[in-house]
Amino acid sequence: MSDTTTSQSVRFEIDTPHRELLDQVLDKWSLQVLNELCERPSRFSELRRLVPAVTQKSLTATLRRLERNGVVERVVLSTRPVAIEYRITPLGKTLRPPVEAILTWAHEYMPDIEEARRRFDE
Amino acid sequence: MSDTTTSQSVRFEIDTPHRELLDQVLDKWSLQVLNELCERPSRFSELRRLVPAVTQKSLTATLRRLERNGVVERVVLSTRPVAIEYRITPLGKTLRPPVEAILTWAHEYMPDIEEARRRFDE
DNA sequence: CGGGATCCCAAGCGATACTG
DNA sequence: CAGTATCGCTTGGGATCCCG
Repeated sequence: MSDTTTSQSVRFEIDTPHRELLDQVLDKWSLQVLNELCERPSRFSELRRLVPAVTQKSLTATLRRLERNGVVERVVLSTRPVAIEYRITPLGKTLRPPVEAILTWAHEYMPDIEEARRRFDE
Repeated sequence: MSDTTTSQSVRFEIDTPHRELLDQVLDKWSLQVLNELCERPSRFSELRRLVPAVTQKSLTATLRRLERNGVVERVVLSTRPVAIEYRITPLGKTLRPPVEAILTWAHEYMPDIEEARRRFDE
């Protein structure tokens, strides 16, 4: 059970650091923000429009967290009145396939999930 | 709500029901519980040992939620003193590949993430 | 425009006690 | 063993105000 063993079994341990990483990157707003930034760089106010349910505070926190984890980049554009743009990083792009896989799953099995819920609730 | 744009891009909308589903299935404890149940059916007390950090209350709530969404099954075994076993369902098994993808990502890029954090924190 | 600072409430979760 | 019930703290997040 030594943590440093290089076990390449198909099964992954979900230790605290990995769980915390996923919590920071797969949380409520991050998925949607990443989804938008994968499409195109956006400014703060644009993101607020693209993700209408998010508040300013939560969006700020989400962007900081994503920036800290290296998946999003905060770029200060030296335009006339400085503008600030958020971009997906190369590291952030590597997150796209697995996120897409999980979104695909959600869309594909949503009917089954909803039926399961109906059966459970009665 | 209804976007009139005909975008058949690879991109998925993350609407409220889909986001809530992912919240219920990818949350803190669910990933670990699913990970264990994919290995083998387990009883309540076994799960508590396998996922030591979870409290009884949270484990109960997690199992109920997973059961409601149809990915976990609660089976009452008619042994001498009745035993209760939790099993992954066929629907739950479909969740394995995307979850594995995200775990693989976490393990693969953890070093990059940690370096990004160090750079950000200074 | 892109936030920071504050207040404040509801939800989440741990701890504890009890039950069939 | 497999929970339910209750309490009380901690935290996340919304709302609001303000600032460079």
